[in-house]
Amino acid sequence: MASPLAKQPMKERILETADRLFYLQGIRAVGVDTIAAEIGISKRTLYNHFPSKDALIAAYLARRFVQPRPSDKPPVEQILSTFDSLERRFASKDFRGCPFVNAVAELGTDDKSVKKTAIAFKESRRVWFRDLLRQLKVADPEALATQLTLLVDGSIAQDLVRDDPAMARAAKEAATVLLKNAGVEIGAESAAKKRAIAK
Amino acid sequence: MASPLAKQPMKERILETADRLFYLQGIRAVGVDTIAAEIGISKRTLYNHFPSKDALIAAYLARRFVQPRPSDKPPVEQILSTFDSLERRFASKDFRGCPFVNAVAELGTDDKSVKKTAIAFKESRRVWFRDLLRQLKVADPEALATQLTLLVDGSIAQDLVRDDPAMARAAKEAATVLLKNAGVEIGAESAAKKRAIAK
DNA sequence: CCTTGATTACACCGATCTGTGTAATTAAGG
DNA sequence: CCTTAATTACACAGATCGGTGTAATCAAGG
Repeated sequence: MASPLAKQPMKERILETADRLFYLQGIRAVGVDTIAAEIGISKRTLYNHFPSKDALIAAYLARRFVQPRPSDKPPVEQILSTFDSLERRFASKDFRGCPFVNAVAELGTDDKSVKKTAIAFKESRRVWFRDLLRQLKVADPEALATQLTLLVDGSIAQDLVRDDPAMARAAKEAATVLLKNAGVEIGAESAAKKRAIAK
Repeated sequence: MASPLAKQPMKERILETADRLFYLQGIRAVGVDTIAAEIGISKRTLYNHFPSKDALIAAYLARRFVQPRPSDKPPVEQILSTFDSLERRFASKDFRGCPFVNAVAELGTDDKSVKKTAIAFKESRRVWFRDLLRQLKVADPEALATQLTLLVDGSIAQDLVRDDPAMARAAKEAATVLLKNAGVEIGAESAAKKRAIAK
């Protein structure tokens, strides 16, 4: 299999493989036998590291819960570049929507720990937007942050079914309108690009 | 069970039950035995009406594919009232997101007929917005229609995980900003309400 | 009354699912 | 060399899955 993975501790190897299969094929669609076989280990080893599939699912979602790296770029650029990186991810054939939304859709009413994690993730994204908007001194950062998350999740859902990265650009254009409407100054080009042109 | 259902033809009874269970619990989470048991019929009868579970899934999604009723209300009201009805649906405890998005998330790479249906549904919604926007003579109805679908799907995804009908109101506010930005006249109150106030 | 078609109960198939029990094998460290 | 811990192969349990075969039952219509 993948040789660079062989060196990592077993638990991480299991998590990586579970992540890939769960995300690409769905949680219910992937059995523990499949995961073990994909790594080339025995099912017993997998269960020595995770007491149950539910624990593996929880670890999978916890691993997906990463915070955006702090950036020193201007807040408005950070906000808008969100949609650029979204567009890049949409262009990958391995993009299959938001793992948290998918997990809630799949596991539904059953698992409420999954739902709690999903809620925490969505809220963390909203807060990230809100804090940047506060720096921009907009009138209602809470409301605008929520609206931006709608554009993010909307473009993700639309791309999931349509496989169309242009959904990210559409979201970015809408976000630009919302920001301008809130009094945020936005250059037609990025500040860096403007500087380059000015030369 | 439900007595009013008993009178309907068997095929419709099966479809109704499958719809409810598939939507609320997930397609993979519901077996054909469960559906038959819920109706109180034998599994044989179910398979006399649908050759396979896949056929039942296809019929389930086809049944969910309904067009919005034509309305004589002003286009701008039709567009904005979309978010009001969305908010009403969010308030129901039986709301579990968009069945098409959920189906794609669940069945993923496997079933491409499901994906085709989901794409057709999303596109029909976008076209519905676009045609109304054309009547409003906005500059770029295609782009704005796409942006409105992002707000719709974004609020649906957010409500799915957060159970917060306010997501629909946030989407409506964002939609209002986008419409105004496109030069559409929007009263603070609806036309009907304004008339009532004018009295 | 008799025929016809739908529905029933029920057993069964092979596959797959999560999870366990067990004894042998392997590799590392003192 | 010996101990210890991890991993292995493998069988198996009990449940559930989608789907089928069959013969009996039931209701409606001619």
